Amino acid sequence: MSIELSKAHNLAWRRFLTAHVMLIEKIEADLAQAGLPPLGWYDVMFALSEVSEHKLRLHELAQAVLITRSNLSRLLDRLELAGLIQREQCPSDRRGAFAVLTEAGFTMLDRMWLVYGKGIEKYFARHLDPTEVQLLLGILQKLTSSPDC
Amino acid sequence: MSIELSKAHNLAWRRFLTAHVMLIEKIEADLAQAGLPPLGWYDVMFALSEVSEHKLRLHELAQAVLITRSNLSRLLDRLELAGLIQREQCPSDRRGAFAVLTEAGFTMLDRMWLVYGKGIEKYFARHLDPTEVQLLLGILQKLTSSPDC
DNA sequence: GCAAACTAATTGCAATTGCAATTATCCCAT
DNA sequence: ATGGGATAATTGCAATTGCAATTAGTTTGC
Repeated sequence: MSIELSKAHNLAWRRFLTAHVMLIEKIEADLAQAGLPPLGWYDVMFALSEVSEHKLRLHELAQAVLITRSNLSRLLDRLELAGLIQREQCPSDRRGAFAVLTEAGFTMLDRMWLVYGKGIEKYFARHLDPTEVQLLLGILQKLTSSPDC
Repeated sequence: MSIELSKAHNLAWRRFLTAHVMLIEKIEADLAQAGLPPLGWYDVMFALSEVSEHKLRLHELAQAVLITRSNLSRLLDRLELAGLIQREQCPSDRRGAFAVLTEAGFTMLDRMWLVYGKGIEKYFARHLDPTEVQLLLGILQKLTSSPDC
């Protein structure tokens, strides 16, 4: 019994990985196809768009989008070069900086969402009925909030 | 109603991405901690271990592990350098090559599984009861097998 | 039998990532 | 007030990825 259970768990894990690469691949392809930036850019801009003032300290932003500080540093370089965010020096801590979403950033976020949202719908949401979503939400919640070992 | 549903779907998508980075990060950390190679190596060796003769044409292998041919080419370079696989020329098609898992490859696969399997258990399996796994399996099956649009 | 189109794998090169310093500033205990 | 240890962000550099071009060999149609 527990052996069979274990097999099901392993299969689920395998499919989880497979689903991830397949879905990401398709969505990235749609974005590239539309001449839009990759998902990483969306995540940063989205995180900023959600908070008041549309600005975040870099270390908070790094936590929010789950990338390392050094990678965020350079990702922001690219976004800034593209005019989508701006760095702003922090008044209370001279080491610190904010990333601020610009007007152009908002516009890009909207343009990307047109494609991204459609992708989520096509490749993901469409296949899940309400019961399934609720259960999935619960499962993923548990997985992401466990203190682990 | 359909608006609320959509919110749940979007949240589920977001959590799906979050869960993926968090779990992968932890498992990779465990492997690195144990002085073992990254997950990508495991995937290749595992795919080979599953088939008869433990060999696969490179394009089949690329499909199995869902990476591009060029990236597989170089991933195999590293594995071959480490003695974990060997390239073998295909008799029936002189362009083609097989990747073959070596003895050392099998050993490494086992060593990695000790850590990897434990990670799957700790970070994933442990949190899912039998009902949840079954439902998750079904969901992921649908997501990965849809012909899409 | 042979040119055109196709497929297998690799390579070149630029972009991105990962990890270990580095730099600048802040906080705290003495 | 001040020196030691933390924290914020960036930088350097090597490893990995992504994409386009290349090389080599195979198949198809005429």
